[in-house]
Amino acid sequence: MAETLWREIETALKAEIASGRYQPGEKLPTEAALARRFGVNRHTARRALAAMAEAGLILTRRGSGAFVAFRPATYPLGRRTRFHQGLSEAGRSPKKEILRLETLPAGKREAEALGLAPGDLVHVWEGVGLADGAPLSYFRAAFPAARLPGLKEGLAETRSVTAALAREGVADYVRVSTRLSAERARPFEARHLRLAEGAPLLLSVSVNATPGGEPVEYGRTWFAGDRVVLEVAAG
Amino acid sequence: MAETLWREIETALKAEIASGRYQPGEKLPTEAALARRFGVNRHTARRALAAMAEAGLILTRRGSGAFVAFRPATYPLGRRTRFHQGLSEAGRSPKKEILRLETLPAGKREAEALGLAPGDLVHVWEGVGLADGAPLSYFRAAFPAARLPGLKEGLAETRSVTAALAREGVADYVRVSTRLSAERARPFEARHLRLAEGAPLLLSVSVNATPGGEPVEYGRTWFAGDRVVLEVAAG
DNA sequence: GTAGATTTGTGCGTATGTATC
DNA sequence: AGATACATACGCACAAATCTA
Repeated sequence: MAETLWREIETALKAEIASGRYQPGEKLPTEAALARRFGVNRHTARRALAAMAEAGLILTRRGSGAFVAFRPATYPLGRRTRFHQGLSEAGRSPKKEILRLETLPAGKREAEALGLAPGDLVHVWEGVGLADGAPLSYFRAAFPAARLPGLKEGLAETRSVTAALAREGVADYVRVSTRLSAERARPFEARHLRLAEGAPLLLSVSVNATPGGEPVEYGRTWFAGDRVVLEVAAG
Repeated sequence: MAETLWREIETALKAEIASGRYQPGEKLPTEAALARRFGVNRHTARRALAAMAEAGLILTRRGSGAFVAFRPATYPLGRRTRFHQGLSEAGRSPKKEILRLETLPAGKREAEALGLAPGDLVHVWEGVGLADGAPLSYFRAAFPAARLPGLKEGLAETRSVTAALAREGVADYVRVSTRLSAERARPFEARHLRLAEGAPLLLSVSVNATPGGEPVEYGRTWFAGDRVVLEVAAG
């Protein structure tokens, strides 16, 4: 045989997932069952599952099983993109799940990006962006608290950066800079994005400012690389 | 024990790499030697190496050994960015290694992006972008051959898209669209980028056109996620 | 250039730990 | 509490790629 055993098993299982034999979220057979079915040692079946987990196709939970992961989406990125807006236009139904919302002293990078002194307060907002029930992104945003005293309450009520900023008198804002790189999912992100550890993430670090140039948000977003495509607008 | 054996070994080796005990490009001890040193089975040492390889910290070559990987760089991305230009400004010394340069019928996506009919000819240019000796990107670009008959020779001589297009009468061009996502390195890319299979890549798919809107290049570039940060220009 | 030694990759078998059901 | 299922770890054997004398 040209291929190794575990790769053959991986190929077979991938094909079955692609064919719909196993649906997203569905549990795969146990390692023991797969080993019996393919006539191999359990370790060999495990090797195939490990590769699929590493590729983000499935995720495994100790004591529970291996489950088929979710599917991709696209998401435009430009100077004036908004998360909700972009996904709505792509025909998805976006939601935000808020994990944290509180006022804290700014971190070093946050202070620098927002033009604050060390120790100045920022509103920190963390959460998960979802579409059609599947998590697409994990975000952490910081807003200068002194300039935007009521923003925390606005975010809690509206769950929208645009709406909350409007209440604070910031009628418009634009992306000043965006830096992109690829990272592997750490346990924390993997859990919230329902991905396997090590899955490829697209990290976006951006600064939003008023048209006058006053920074109002420093945000980092980790997108599930398999589920999202960012599009840089033409201009 | 709080941690697993293989994680302890991984932590120890990472610390030694971080401390400079092992330099980038340097070979680590053999699996057998590591197993002896840490008093574990070879498989356990292998598990630690596999995790580090998966994280892109080292890369392994069968029959040869495990080698410490290279480190990051930054690279700006905008409407008018050029690869060479961006890296020069970042204080790096960029180079291109050309792997392929020939004229072929356009692929489906290439034809669509360039506004060609199926079967029309394109110049295909593939290669690796390097800085300071470390590979940063693998690229494949397609140019419409009918519109740019002498481009292939221009690319071979100048090794520069901008210069070769200028010879063909295209004095200026801009990025029309850029789509970004994160992928895992396949064996092919891993080899050319000197990364491990599965390492996170930043995939950029872009179309360049003349100011008049005539598409002149359809390019895909896979950046080593650990070595490159793309920056989306403010305007 | 080649034969042999070295080194990583694959596979099986067994045992035990740990989280989940 | 017991059964189930994934995770870790050891040991042995051989294959495949590489390096070296």
